[in-house]
Amino acid sequence: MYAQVNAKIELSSYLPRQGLSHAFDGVSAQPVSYFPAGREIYAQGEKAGALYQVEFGAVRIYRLLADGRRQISAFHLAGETFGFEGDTTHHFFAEAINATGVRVYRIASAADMSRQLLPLALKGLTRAQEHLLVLGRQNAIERVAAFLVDMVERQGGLRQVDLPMSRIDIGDYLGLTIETVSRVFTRLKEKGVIRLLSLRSIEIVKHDALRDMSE
Amino acid sequence: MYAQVNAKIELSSYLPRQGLSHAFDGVSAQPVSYFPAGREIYAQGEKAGALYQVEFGAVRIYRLLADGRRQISAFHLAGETFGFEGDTTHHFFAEAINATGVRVYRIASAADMSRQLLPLALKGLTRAQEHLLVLGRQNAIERVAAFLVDMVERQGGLRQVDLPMSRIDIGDYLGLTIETVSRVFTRLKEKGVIRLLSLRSIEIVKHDALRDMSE
DNA sequence: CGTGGTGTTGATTACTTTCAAGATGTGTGG
DNA sequence: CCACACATCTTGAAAGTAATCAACACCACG
Repeated sequence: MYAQVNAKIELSSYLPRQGLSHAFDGVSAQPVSYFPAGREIYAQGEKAGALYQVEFGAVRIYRLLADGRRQISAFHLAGETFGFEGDTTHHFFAEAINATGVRVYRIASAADMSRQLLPLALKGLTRAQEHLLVLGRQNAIERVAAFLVDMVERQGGLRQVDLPMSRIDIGDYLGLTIETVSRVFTRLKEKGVIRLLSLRSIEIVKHDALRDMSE
Repeated sequence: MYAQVNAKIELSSYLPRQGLSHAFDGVSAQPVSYFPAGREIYAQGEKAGALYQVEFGAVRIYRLLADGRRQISAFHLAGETFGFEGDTTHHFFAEAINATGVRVYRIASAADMSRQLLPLALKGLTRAQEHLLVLGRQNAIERVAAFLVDMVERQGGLRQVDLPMSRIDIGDYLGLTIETVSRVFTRLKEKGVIRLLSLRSIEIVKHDALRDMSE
């Protein structure tokens, strides 16, 4: 019930980038599953065999090291599809960041749907490899700038960007600590590049400056 | 001519992991193309439309930042296939590291070959995402250890590992400077974990210790 | 109106980079 | 076959960036 209410709020703020109910050939659309904030969608080692399309909310995909260090490899917002990493078993964890609705498409075999999966896999591959450049060769400011630019683009290029995730999530995505993320936000604020409307809502004041910093 | 001679040396030391001349359905096998050390195979922005299978030698896949910083996203050794990143145009550069032979498979459209491309794309995706964890959350020793463990596995788990690439390449792959890479090698040597038979040839003395360090 | 979770800021520490010099190796030409 | 030369690699010292440790502020929720 609580999730439902929250869901509506999210829905209005995260505009889908693709048609939300785009069906896949040979698979009947499933009803939307709801996940409250923090709920696991699938775990590393679990059997794979479904595609997940975010209806509203946001999802994080991550891996853990033995000592608990976490690397978030991707965020998925409304309209985006995930779950096809790995062959038969999942190599990553997927968790709802906020109250999230996910449409699940059970698929018989990946091979049968390869035509539809390939573009998704290639897109994911390109994204991952671009992120490698960020983690391998960019400093803290550049990483945060790249992250914000990406979020802006995925939300339609609006002046205002909503961050569905916490600073910890951002840090674990960018390979930084939350303190460093926080300090960079402060620096960008002081430079007049961004304004914090609230903790999770940012106004991009100087879009070009941000773009320049991100490379 | 010189390339040919060098090629033989490479061929004997880098055992292929898959059948080398594995053909793809619907594409006739092309003759092997030779690339001398440092030669570009394709460039960012170029039209894509071929698969490349390494016959011997080694290839680096990388991106550049405007100021010249380079991130190598992958190395490809004998037997491995690359070139399917990106949709219609390449998003990365591919270069021969040493004298390298590559079998080129021209493909009509990615969609037609999706059944064969999907496993490759998924494998690449998984690798890239695992590498994200290394770059985002591991320190210099852990990165080098992870790199060595990976190289050992890809060369069949032998005690002796050949590194076809320079320290600069390793640094640009691990997001480190060549000095740091060199220092870590020295530390591993002092700890008795590895021995340097030559600059590009390493003996793994304590395989377990290396594995432990890599996570 | 507390209370726990998040986020910010400051001081210090640790790690990696940068700058610099020297060593080692490889290839070339004598 | 040896010697020179250029590239690659190693090592050292200093500087810089981000992490860690710690305290406090701010929200959101009960």
